Parts: sequence; C-alpha cells; structure tokens
Amino acid sequence: MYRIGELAQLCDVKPDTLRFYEKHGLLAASARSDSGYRLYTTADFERLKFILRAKTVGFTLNEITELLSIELDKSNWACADVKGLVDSKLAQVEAKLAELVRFQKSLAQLSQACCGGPESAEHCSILEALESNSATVNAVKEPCRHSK
Amino acid sequence: MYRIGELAQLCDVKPDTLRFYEKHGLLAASARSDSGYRLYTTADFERLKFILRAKTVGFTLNEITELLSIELDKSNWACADVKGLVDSKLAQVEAKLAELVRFQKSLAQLSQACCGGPESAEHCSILEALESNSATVNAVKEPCRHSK
DNA sequence: CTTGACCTTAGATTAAACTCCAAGGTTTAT
DNA sequence: ATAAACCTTGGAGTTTAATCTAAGGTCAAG
Repeated sequence: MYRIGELAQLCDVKPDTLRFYEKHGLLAASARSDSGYRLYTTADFERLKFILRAKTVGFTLNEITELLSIELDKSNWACADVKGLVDSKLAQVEAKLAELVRFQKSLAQLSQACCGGPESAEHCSILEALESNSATVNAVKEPCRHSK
Repeated sequence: MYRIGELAQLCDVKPDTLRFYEKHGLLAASARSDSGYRLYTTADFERLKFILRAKTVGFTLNEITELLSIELDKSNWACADVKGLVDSKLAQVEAKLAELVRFQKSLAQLSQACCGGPESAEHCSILEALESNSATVNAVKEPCRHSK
C-alpha cells in the first residue's frame, strides 16, 4: 500500500494531481488508513499508469474516463468501440494539426518578409501585411522598404 | 459610425465579442451616442480587422495587444521587435505541432493495430497497449487476437 | 514532547476566449 | 402607442488540468 506522496513520486506527478483525479472519478485510493490517509494498491498504481499512458497519446481526462470504463468491463464492449474512440481522437488531432500548419506557414512567410533589423518599424512588412486584407497575410509581397 | 451590432455583422463576430475586446483593452468604440450606445469609426473597423487577421495567423489576444501597441507607435519600435514576436510565436507553434505529430503517430499506430470489429474488447490491442509499458504504446506488436 | 514532514478538507485561482444571462433603457416601424 | 429589435451593465459560466491556500490532524525521530 502506498501513501499519496509515495505513489505520486513513483509516477512523477504531485499528490494534488492524484486528489484531483479522485475528485473527477479517474482514480480513487482503494483504502484509507485509520487516520484517513489514502492508501493505494498495486492495482491503483497500474490504473494510474494506464491514465498517464493515455495522456501521452493525447487523450483528455474525460476521454480517459471513457477508456477506463471500457477497460473495467471489456467483455461488454467491442473492438469497434475502442477503435472508435481512437479514430475520433485522431481526427481531432489532425484537425488541430491542420490549423497549426496554417499558422506555421503564415508566420514563416511573415518572418521571411521582414528584415528583422534595427530600423524603425514604420515600413515593417509584417505590420503592413496585418494592416491590409487577409489574402496578403498569406502572401506577403514586399520586404520592409527602409529608405537608405 | 457603426453601432455594435453593425460592426459585428460586418466582421462576422458577435457583439459580445466586441464588448469582450473592449473590456480587455483591444478595441474601444471611439464614441458613444447620447443614450450610451457604442459608436465605432472606420478606424475602429480597421483596428478590428487587424485583430482578426492577427488571430488567423495564430496570435493570442495578449500577443495581439502587444502588436497593437507597436502598431500605434511604429516609429519607436524596430523591425527586430516585430520579427521577434513573429519568430517566438512560430517557435511556440512548432513546439505544439511536434507534440501533435507525436499524438498523431501514436494514435495512428493504435488504430492500425485494432481490428475494429464487433468482437469483444477482451483482446483489444489498443487496450493492451495502454495496459503495458509506454514503449509499447508507441509500437504495438500484435493485432487483436480473437480466437476463432 | 516537540519539530518537521506528511496528510486531510473545501474552496479559490490560473490561462484563453469567449458566451450567456438578467434586468432594464432605446430606437424603429407599424 | 406598442411591439420588435437593438442596446446597456455587471457578473456568471464554459473548458482543461491542474495548482495553490488555509486551517488543521498525524506520524516518526531525537
């Protein structure tokens, strides 16, 4: 049996995080000591590791709650259900990825167009792109024009 | 002069959003009518478009506040300052992108390993990967073994 | 027998960007 | 003159995943 601080240290999380997981139904200590301290079993430890692994692949705590309820009652769920969760997460991740790629391209273009020098920003092509219509944000025409 | 609902409609945002921007110092109406209605000028409209464009390239409202303060006082800032903001945003976006690519790879591998069929999840390779050590989450070995 | 490290609870706070609500005043059209 | 559509304010709620605080109880060592 581990006390909260022990389990936390084993898994590199804080005791607060474990209390938070308990409050949100992800992981409750299997027992309490006479004085009310949480006592965690090896099974609790495994459950925590499941949670942390699911986090490393991008699931939110709510999604992990669903995964855990399947995990505890596997025979009443189909592979299709589990794969469905993974695939819908994958779709979410890919949507976010597409957005970030758009950001990345726009920012890279803005960055390239700007001289980045100590000259006044009065003719900064980044600011000019943000001032003009949004097509221009994605296709900066001219570098900063600093009169010599 | 536009009333809040007019400007909102022009820029495809909600009046609430404009009030929110005002409260957070991004955009205040230049005037008020006798009865207290917000009245926005063409300059306000341009400022709003600046904000919305900056959002499309990934800046947060706090970052946009910085950009706006430079925009209003260009001559006291250098291109280097502006490019610095863009480059640091770009670095953030790329870091997040790298994380999402890791998620995407792990999820795609999990998805591939699972048969996705109507069989019981008792031998689901996704759940098995989450139960075992994290190295395995990133390299699922076996497809779901459903005994025939 | 007291110090320090640990544990308990409930509740507040953080970041981000809105969105919604209530209770009321204004404008416009019929 | 009244209904519909619009506006005002302040404040609460949403989402995510903790993190922090206060006020206090417990345990092991010296």
